[in-house]
Amino acid sequence: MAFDGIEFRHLRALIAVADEGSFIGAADLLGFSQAAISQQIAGLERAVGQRLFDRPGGPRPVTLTPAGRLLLKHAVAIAARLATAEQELADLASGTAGRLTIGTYQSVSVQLLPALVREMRDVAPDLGIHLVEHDYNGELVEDLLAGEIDVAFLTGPYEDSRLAISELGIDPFVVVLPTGGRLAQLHRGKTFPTRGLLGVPMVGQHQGGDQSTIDKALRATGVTPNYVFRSNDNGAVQGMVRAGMGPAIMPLLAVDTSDPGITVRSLDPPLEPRTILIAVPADTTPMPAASRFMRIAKTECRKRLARAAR
Amino acid sequence: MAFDGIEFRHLRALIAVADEGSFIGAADLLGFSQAAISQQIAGLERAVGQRLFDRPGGPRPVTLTPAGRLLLKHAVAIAARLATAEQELADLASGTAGRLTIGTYQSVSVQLLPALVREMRDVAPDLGIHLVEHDYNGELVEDLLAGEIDVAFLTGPYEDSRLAISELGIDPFVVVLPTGGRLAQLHRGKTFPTRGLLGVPMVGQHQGGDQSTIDKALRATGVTPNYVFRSNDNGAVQGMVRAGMGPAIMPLLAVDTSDPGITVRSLDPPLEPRTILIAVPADTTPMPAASRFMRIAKTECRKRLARAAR
DNA sequence: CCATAGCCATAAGTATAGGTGATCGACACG
DNA sequence: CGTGTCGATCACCTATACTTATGGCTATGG
Repeated sequence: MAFDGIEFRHLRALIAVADEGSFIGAADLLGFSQAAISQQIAGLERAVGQRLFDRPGGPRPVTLTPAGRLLLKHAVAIAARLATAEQELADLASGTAGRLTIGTYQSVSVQLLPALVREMRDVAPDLGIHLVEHDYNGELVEDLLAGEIDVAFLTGPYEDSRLAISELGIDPFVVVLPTGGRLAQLHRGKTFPTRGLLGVPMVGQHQGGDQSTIDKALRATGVTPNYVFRSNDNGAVQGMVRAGMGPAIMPLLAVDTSDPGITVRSLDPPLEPRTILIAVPADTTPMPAASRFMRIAKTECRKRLARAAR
Repeated sequence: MAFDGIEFRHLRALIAVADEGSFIGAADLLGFSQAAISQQIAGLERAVGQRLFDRPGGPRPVTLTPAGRLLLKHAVAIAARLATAEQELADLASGTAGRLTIGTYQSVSVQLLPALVREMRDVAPDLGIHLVEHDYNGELVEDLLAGEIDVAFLTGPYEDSRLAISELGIDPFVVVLPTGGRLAQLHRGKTFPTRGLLGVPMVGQHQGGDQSTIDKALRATGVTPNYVFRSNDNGAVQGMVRAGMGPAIMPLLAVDTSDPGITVRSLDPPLEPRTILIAVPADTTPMPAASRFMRIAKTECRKRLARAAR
């Protein structure tokens, strides 16, 4: 159909003429000469196959024909749609609106993420932030590649060529002791000898994920861990430590350090630490909001994780 | 904003590339060269200020960025809107869809209009036809100029430079007698002597409009009418005639000639007849459906009203 | 009733935008 | 490590859309 020849310019002219009631008015509204408007409307009428305006001649205003009214309705709707598209694109570009979905895992969720989300909210109040929590990297990566989440935290070391990964910092494993307990008395220094856990009944998580890493590292130093209580809930683990069930090895970020009932010590020799990674899909432009969030995470973690790693 | 530079061409390219997954595919889908598509997308990206596609390079398909997805949604909505506009305009042009509002008055509504509407429905099944009935020309004209009705029947003679008026035919005044009554016996010819009504108790409408025309015409022939019953409802008037209350002068079109209880006679000398007019606003392009209806009315009335006027 | 002013259509000329074709560079694949 | 495919870019050219100038039409004022 001849509708292919229609461009926005024509609809803008239609709207302007309808508003102004004259070609001349529309012309200097749009910054064109009168002839240009005349030609645009003529072209539009040719494309549509019917007259859109009645031109009474003389000083009387031009008026819409029924066809003109019909097309005008659609034209303003289209213009409005374009305007909202413009608005939404601006929001998207600034990362201040829309919806950002962040993939996390437990230890990040507890300590680090709240601060980051808060900071993000300050910068982008109208942005809807959604969280998806998984226990394993694999699930997070899967969702990331499927586009269900826009940016995700991962535990390192981790490599995947399909992702653009940044390291935020390291999250050392520490030993968590009941404050004033026997072990805490025994080793009063800043660090705790890893071999001091030998034969000690401990609290830990269920097998898999972090726990496997921890156990392997312990065994490498000659300690075969002996768990008397297991839970995948960090709060529960920490509660058990506080209650005197035994010490626990935890990633520092997972520890609620404000709890006076527990004491945190670095390990000596240290266990090979986990790193905190943040990732977006490679090969696809990330959402601006995601990029922005990554920037915030990096700067913030330079402060927080450096302290933690010391 | 740079959004002013956006034209449909760009959105069409966006949609085509998104569909095809490649610039080349989009190019020969739209009948352009690859370079053209590349430039159109580049222009669009410049206008919105962000990348819309990720180009992985090599044989891998290009994919939308978040911004691209966002804009694409709007683009397809806009394209759809334009398509429905095209459809609706075609319907409007053929006069086969949309809404046509016809202004009428009683006598036209009774006999003539049903046939015309029926014929119109046959030609344009999807057209919504609405009727507005008024007693006086003035009200019809007012609505017509206000755009509340698209086409109207009027009673002539009538002149108004703001309207485009066509004469459909004449609607002679006839006398309606009870079948087998005294007057019907007395004057058995095809015609009825107007002066035969002298002193006879008659049935009529309330004062105003047609009735005034009738009375004036009667007095011009020396008859001063004497009404014993008045109603503005044609059926009621006809019922009274049938019941023997007396004869009535009615426009032929208002008479239900299928009623065996009444007999219709021409008058001699005839009263100056009413003409049936049909009108649309002048100086504004009428709805195609209205024009079409006018055509139908004219051809149909050449048959029907000719017979009536004989 | 004629002159005038305002408005749109049209024609001719010009400039710019947009399209083509060729070439280059990047990336995946065998 | 070549080879093929795809997008970007460049130079050139055509087509298109804008401008200026003019003419015709309609209502209006003297």
